[in-house]
Amino acid sequence: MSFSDWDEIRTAYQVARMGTVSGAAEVLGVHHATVIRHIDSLEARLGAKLFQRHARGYTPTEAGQDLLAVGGRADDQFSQLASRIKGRGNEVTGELLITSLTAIAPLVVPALGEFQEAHPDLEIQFLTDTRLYRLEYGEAHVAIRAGKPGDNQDNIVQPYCTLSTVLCATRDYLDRFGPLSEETIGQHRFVGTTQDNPRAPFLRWLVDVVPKECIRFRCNDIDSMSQAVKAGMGIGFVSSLDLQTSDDLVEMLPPLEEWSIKLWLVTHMDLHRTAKVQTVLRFLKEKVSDWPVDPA
Amino acid sequence: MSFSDWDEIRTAYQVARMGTVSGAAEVLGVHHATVIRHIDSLEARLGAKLFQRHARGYTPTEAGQDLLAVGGRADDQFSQLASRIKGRGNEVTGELLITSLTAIAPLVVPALGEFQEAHPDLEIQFLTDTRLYRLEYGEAHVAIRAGKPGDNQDNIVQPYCTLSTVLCATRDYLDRFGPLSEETIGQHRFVGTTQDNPRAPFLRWLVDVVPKECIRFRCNDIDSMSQAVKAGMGIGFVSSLDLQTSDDLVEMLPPLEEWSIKLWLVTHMDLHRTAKVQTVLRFLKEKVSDWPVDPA
DNA sequence: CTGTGTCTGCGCAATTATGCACAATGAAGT
DNA sequence: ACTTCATTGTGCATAATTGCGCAGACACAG
Repeated sequence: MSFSDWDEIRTAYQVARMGTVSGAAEVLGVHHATVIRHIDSLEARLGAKLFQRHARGYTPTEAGQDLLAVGGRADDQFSQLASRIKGRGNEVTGELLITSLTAIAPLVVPALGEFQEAHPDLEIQFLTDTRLYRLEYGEAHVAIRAGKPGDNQDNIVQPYCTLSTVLCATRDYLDRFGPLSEETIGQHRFVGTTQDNPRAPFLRWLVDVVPKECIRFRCNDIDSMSQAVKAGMGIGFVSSLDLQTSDDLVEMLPPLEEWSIKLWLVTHMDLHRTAKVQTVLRFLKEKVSDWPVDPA
Repeated sequence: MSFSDWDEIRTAYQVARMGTVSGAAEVLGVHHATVIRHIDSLEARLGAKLFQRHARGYTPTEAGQDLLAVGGRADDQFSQLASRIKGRGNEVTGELLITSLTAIAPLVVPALGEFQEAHPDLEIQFLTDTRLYRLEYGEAHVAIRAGKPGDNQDNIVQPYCTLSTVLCATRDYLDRFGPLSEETIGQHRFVGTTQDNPRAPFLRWLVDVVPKECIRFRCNDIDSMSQAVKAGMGIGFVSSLDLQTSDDLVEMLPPLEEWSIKLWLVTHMDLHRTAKVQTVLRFLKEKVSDWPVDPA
């Protein structure tokens, strides 16, 4: 079906171009005996003579001239391909797929807008979803993840920042149910998670400290929890960002150290070294200082 | 400048196409370890990752997808090239360069016309010239040559036919000078060659038998000799074909065996095996029976 | 005609690439 | 949770490719 030895075609192409075996050998950087063997092998497989041999060199036959044309096109294509790829390795172009928690999306998106300004050739796709985009399948190039990273050896993980969560409720809720304390905890209603064994520390606190019957609304993702709290459905954890942007929320308890969420920058091993990924990583790390979060 | 390892591009192309190293290895007919090494080598040279590795296979990056496209085009081109060349080896197409003595050109040309009818895809160039077209440079594919072939190892020589030459003059000359005999030879005028040591037997006969002073007109090629004889300038050798087509010529002596010229079909070693050359050789040999010449 | 340089062609030795076996990893099905 | 399957990745022996040196042939210059 398809042709087997592309190197032999390349050799034959150079012979057709140079007109001599020795000249082709010099260009190819191999011994002239190698060139002769390639030609012989190629002609044997094609069942036709590509060159007429004489003491002054190799003269292409019709087939050889045909190969000269085809080989020339391929040579150009490959050279341009190599240039593109090599260039692309050191440039910040093409597409960049980045995914993050929805919690810090309001911070990340404007930052990426600024990054896009600095690199106009970049097509940025920002992906926020409950499901995990898999770096190893190329679904994302850079991911901002929470909690302890998976033990996937292919992913390179570095600490990014710490996002503190606070236990809040609406002012309206506070007016109706009063302040929260160890004694009054049984009279309050909470927004929790459907997970029995959550891995996030603040969710574990909910399970461990708050009586089950007090958790009146459960949802499966943190985003919905935040919205539930804002809707006045009870006391729950929202990120410190939500607290700062919403005038309606009040803290119900002083924040605990353990409630904070460590965020990590995760990249696939294969792409981590590229200039594109390195550039956006550096940019994101610089941006942290402008954000209302604690650096890692 | 140009890219070095086309085989590695081919390997990478198949990996990008198949999605897995194992699949590509099967298609390529090599071990999967070889494929991995090719990819590693190629990526190292390009300085960029072509694939993201994971347990389910190799996913092409942007560079990999670029290579997939370029490799696909090259694969098509090479396949088509191989088909063309393989086909051309078994078909009678393209161009055919054939050269012969001018002496038998009147016989060869109509035959080639017939051959052209049988193979419309063939572009035939018929070359007659005093100078020797060199087969080894591709200046001709088939040559009809006279006399003993050169000791060139690259040329394949086979006997073709025997062209007899006759010693003739015009009727007008015969009327003026009378018949030719051993006694009257001194009173005749001959058309000879400028060469002191000709290799053709009949020219040697001229040198050996005819007195120098009787050779009144000399020219350097046989064609001119024939025309000189036809012009009535003297007695000279013309081919039997000339005698048969010209009513004005008469034989001056019964033909000698040694005057006949052996003709040879000469082809270059590299092209001799091809269907095109074989076909035209077979055709030319068949045509001999229709010609007023003696078979070899 | 003889010398000189260049190119092809071939045998042998060294280097390189390849194939094989096995381990490791991850994903999907039971 | 465990098994099973397919895939990637690596050390080692083998095979294939390559490089080297020299011989032969041809063209060109003097």
